[in-house]
Amino acid sequence: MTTDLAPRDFAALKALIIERAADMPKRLTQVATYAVENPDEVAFGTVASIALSADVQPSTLVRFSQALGYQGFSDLQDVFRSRLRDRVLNYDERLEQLRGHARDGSKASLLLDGFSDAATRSLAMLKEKIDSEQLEKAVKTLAGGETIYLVGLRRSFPITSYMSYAFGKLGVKNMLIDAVGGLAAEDISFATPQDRILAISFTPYASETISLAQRAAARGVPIIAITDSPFSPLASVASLWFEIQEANFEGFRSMAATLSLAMTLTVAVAEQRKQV
Amino acid sequence: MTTDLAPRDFAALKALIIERAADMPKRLTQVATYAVENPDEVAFGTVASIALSADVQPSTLVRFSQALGYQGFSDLQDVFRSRLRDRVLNYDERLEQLRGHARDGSKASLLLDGFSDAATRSLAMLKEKIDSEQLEKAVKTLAGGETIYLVGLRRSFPITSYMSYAFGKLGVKNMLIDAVGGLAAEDISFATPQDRILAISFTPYASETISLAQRAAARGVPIIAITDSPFSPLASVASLWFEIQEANFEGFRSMAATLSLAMTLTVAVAEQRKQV
DNA sequence: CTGCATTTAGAATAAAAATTCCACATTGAC
DNA sequence: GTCAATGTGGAATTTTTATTCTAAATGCAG
Repeated sequence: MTTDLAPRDFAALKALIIERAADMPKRLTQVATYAVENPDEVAFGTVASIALSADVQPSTLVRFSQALGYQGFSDLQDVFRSRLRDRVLNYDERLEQLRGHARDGSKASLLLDGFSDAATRSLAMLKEKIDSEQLEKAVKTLAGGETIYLVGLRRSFPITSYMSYAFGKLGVKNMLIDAVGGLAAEDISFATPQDRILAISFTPYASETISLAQRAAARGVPIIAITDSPFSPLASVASLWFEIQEANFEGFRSMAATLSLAMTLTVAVAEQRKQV
Repeated sequence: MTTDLAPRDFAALKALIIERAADMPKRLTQVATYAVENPDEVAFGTVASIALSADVQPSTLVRFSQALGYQGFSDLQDVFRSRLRDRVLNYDERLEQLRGHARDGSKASLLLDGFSDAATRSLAMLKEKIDSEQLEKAVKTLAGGETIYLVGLRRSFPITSYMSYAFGKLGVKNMLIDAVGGLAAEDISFATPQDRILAISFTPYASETISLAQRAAARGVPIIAITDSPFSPLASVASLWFEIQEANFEGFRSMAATLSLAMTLTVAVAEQRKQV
């Protein structure tokens, strides 16, 4: 009985918790979820502190431990601690593994490494490229308008769609311009100089994004652009633009840097608006 | 007095111990040496267990802690524990130092740093979490079907929309399920067991994603899921699922790791199909 | 040596933590 | 609805752990 249960290594324990969680009583499920999601807390905390943060009674933790076959909570906690011990020991080894790209040669995990590296590199470049004054200006411009029109097609569409979602949650009036139904041109014709446009486009520039931006600029709508080169057609129509270089792997460019910038603009604009 | 002493971060504490060790009484030096050489023991052990293993009296540990300016041993131990807690954070600090970026305190660029860091951390975690065998299996499953249905709403929609775009360019038949026009349920009802579904959802799980996945699963369509917890409702209906933990900053979760995985799956599936 | 200050060991005490217990609540079967 | 079984919260208890205290030991200046 007791032999089957109560694993001594973390991986096995985690698997056991996940397996058993489904048919456990309410509070024990709650503890199961908490434990899997906050293993560090469980490793370091005391029964009382963990109970508080998982919103259960101390005794529930003991019952949970016993339900899994441990003597008590302390016994279970040992396993959570072992995980941290092991990890610290392995830390250097892992770094080396990463560096050597030794991994296991499976095609897909090579791709994963490649894309992750590209993303990390892009993020590193981002910090060097973005000027904080310019960033501040862009935030002020965007926050100072009424509706923010988000223009980005193809590869840039995920970015604008994220911004639209986040703006929506933050209560910032915005309009996502997409290609569905071919109404983009009409939608954006509502934009006035009191509104703002955020346009995103990378080589090869989507012609529709460019023409939308050009027409809006002609009507005096301020445009903030995110693009990848000073020669981008967006740069010439924008009142302010950011140059972002994404690293690529196997011909696929990362979007990590653009996304970080997009999140920054989104949150900063929302906060700016709250202040006013 | 007390302000100068008693550092709260491990690096400073270690430096302090090394500096002071020389002119400490015999037993305290012994503790100093032990502590520097066995930080893990100090982090996890009890006064009694550490005393035993360092071959001193329990009280010596308390005196040692107080000599460094801490209230007692527990106070000092906290710092040793923080080292294990922050190990990922420390890693980033180091990266940042390398980049040598003098930040200028403007609000927006702090946000940019924060989001970039979160993205970098997420990418680091990704490499630890994803099992290459599982990845390989997922690619085979997806590549082995006819149409790939991409299901992801709200925060996950940018990911699926990117995949749809990339699959399109790579000539992989796919169908992006979105909420436009409320036709999602009908669209996905065309899926047969010869098709495949890739479903993405994070807490709080969009109920529509879940119910679409459940109904499709009931009809025998194989589902690959990307989610953030073993308890996710997606995990139980998927034939295979990936757990991804995105770091967050100011309550906004990064998407960098999910995106890398998505790109990997996209490209790997396309290549797999070409081979056949 | 002698005497004083510092350090130490180990027992005594205090504090904190884990565990048990029990009355009450909830659930599910009939 | 009633009953039994199971689950739960919170106080009481036990155990473990940290800290303090004191007498003895050690080191050191004169």
